Order: sequence, then structure tokens, then C-alpha cells
Amino acid sequence: MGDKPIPRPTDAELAILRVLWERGPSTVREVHDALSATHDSGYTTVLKLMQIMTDKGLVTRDESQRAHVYSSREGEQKTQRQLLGDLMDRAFGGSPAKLVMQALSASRASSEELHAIRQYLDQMEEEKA
Amino acid sequence: MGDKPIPRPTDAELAILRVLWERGPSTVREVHDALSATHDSGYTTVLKLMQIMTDKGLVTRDESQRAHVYSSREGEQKTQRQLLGDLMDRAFGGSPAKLVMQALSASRASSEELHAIRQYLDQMEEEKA
DNA sequence: GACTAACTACGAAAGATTTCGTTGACCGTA
DNA sequence: TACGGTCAACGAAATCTTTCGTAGTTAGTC
Repeated sequence: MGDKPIPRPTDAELAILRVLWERGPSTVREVHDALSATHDSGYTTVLKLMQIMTDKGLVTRDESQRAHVYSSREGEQKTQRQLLGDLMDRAFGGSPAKLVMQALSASRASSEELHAIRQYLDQMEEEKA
Repeated sequence: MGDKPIPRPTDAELAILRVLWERGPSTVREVHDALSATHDSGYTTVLKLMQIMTDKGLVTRDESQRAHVYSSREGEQKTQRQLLGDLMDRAFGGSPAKLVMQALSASRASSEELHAIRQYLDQMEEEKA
């Protein structure tokens, strides 16, 4: 017991998770440097967020080095699916088809992307058959 | 000028917007009653939220009656697309195809839904051609 | 007119999120 | 050993979100 479900990451937390997914396990310094391209939070801000994320269980921390090394607890895709499921419930009345179609209409997806999506659909229907 | 972009609605605000989309223009009382099925916020909580939403520009208010009548400023679909675009940027690196495919894989969509999505794809590609 | 019911307005409080300054610990090197 | 740089920890503040109690207003009824 005690395995509380991982909470939905906030905006700032999600930005940090994205760095961890891309870079793999990283120190606060590395995450801060990566974020500084797009965000301008200070070093201690990122540190504090990552400490909070450790408390929440969003990341794990290896303290064996002086500069602690953080890793995302859940994979990128699992987190993305969780966020989508959450949005589906909150904004789309739980209908996945509505969500997908709105996403398509909003996306201005390129022909290549539409093609990739179609192939993915084919694959899903094969598996279903 | 002065037309600030409408901010992303919070969770509680989105629940209220959903009622307004479904019911059309409504009083606080009506929204509160509709929400009470799933939420248990008090009347004044809903009132306060709707006043804040008026300040933010998320809803408009008709004060000609004693019980003010509120309407969602933006349509359901436009808001949904905004939320999806936001999530796409924050969690999917701006890739609509990744978002759609994750949504499909998470959705356990039925065959009917898959079919509807495919038809929608057909339609999009026709328009593109 | 007095009473009651329904409503808005206001302010405050609790909680969550984001920010960062300061402090003290640690490490390498001069 | 002292100095300079890097780091984690802590606490506090600013903002945003959500909550609701209280007060005052309006409308209808007896």
C-alpha cells in the first residue's frame, strides 16, 4: 500500500519531465541548462521543482553523487496517455473519437502525418480483426 | 486592441463551460444544479468562479434579469482545439501526429469510432487534394 | 409594510504552484 | 589551509485556484 497514483504534472513539471525523457537521467544543472533555451527560471527554481517532484513521486533521485541524478519515474508515452485521458474526461465527455477528430482538425497535419496516422489506423484494425 | 487572448480554463472552470455548452445560456443556479450531479461545490463557489470567468473573458453575462444569465464566450469545439493545441505543445513537442496516435492507442476506441475517424481522414485528404 | 426566498457582491482563507534569496556543505586547487 | 566554485536544503514570498461565509439587495407574498 501507499502506492499513491502519480499526480498530473503541472506545466513547469512537465517541462522538466520532457528534458529528462530526452536526455535521460540528469542533474539539476543539466536540466536547467536545457530549459534555459526556452524558459528563464533560475537554477534554484528548477532545483526546488525537482525536489517537489521527488516528493510527489514524479521522478526518482540517485544521491550517490554529489550532484544528484534525477530520472523520470514514468515513461514519456505513459505520461502522454495519462494526460490525454485526463483531457478526454475533462473536456471531451470521455469520447476518444471526438478528441482525435478535433486534434486532426486543429493540427494542420501535413500529408505525411496524415499518411502515418492512416497507417496506424490500418494496423489497429488489423489487430482488432 | 485590448482583445487579450482568452486564457486556458482551469479544471473547475472547464466543468462550468461544459454545462454552458450543453445547456446554452444559464443562470448560476442552473449551472450549480447541473454540476451537483458530479461535483459538490457550494452555490457561492460556482457563483464566484463564474464571476471570475467573466473577468477573464471566458463567459459573458446578461444582467438584464435579476438572475444573471451566463454564456460561454467561445464555442465548445474552439475551446477543445485550443486545449489540444496547448497540450500538443507542452507534452508532444508540437507534433500533432504523435498526439493523435497516442490518443488512438490509449482510447480503446470501438470499431465504430475507428471507422468514423477513418472517414474523417478521407474527408480531410479530399479537401487537401 | 413585514417576512421570506433567491440572488449578487465582497472578502477572506486554504491550498497549489512558481519563484528565488540565503545558507551551509562539499570539492578542487593554489 | 584558505579560496572559489558548485551544490542541496530551506524558507519565504508572490501568484493562481478553489472554497465558502456573510452581508446586502431585490422580488414576491401574506
